[in-house]
Amino acid sequence: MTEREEGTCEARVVHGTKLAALQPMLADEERAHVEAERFRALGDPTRLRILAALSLAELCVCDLSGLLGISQTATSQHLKILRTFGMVRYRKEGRMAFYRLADSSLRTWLARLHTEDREGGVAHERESV
Amino acid sequence: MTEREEGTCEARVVHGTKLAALQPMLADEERAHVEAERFRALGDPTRLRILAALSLAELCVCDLSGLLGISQTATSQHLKILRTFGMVRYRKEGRMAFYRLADSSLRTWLARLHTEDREGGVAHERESV
DNA sequence: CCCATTCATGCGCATATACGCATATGATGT
DNA sequence: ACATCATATGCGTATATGCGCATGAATGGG
Repeated sequence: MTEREEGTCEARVVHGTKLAALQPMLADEERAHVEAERFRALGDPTRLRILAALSLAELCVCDLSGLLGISQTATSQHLKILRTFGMVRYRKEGRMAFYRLADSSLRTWLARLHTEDREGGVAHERESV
Repeated sequence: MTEREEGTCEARVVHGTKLAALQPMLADEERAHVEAERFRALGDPTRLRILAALSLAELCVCDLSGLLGISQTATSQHLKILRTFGMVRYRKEGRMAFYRLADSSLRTWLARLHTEDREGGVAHERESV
């Protein structure tokens, strides 16, 4: 929101033309917002563990709760968030709700996360000036 | 943390054996925590836009600030977070700091994000029971 | 040396998030 | 109908996060 201050840094001129062709996410704040929300949905250890569990089997809330050692309330609330972003689906059977990953692409993607083990992924190296 | 309540839901028995072979992230809370932190780093629209800009060119803080219309302070703080998770690197030239994406895998991965346009990604379908 | 420029950082505040408690909803059994 | 179980949700609170303000640190020009 802040207006560009009147500094003299003109480095941008170097890449002026390139920057003229801005990518969608750079120009479209709304797009960036939506995208960021989805990363945020994955930005919680408990939710990642829920997804990890669901990548193995379809499970009811009660199972997830017991498996991960978190309260039913917390489990339910996390599942709501994962539902909101279309990451899980569920099926009601009697009074139970069986959750599963929403689609196979999410499943394989999570599988990579599991086995990747800190190498060859999407940005692992630590700072190095 | 909450102890498993003494309900009677025994659905877990169904998948008992499968669940015995838990994936790392499910069992290893620490691992899940680390992984979640990195998603969180991407879970902010401004940081995504910074990465989008850096996927086009190496830029100094001043440029980023002006380009995205955010304060120098905010820019610097976001860059610190991205540095912490090894997503960007920088090079000092005089009083300026030129930032770039840390590695090519992050770059191509971001490129996919840009063009994917809500289809074929990692979990797009909205809730459907 | 003095001062402007560029970037980084400590602090404070407004807002967001995670989770527990209590409770609502809906299904199942007696 | 009533009690019980599985799940969902409103609310309060502790903590985390984003960002502005003020300032520090480093560089370079006069």
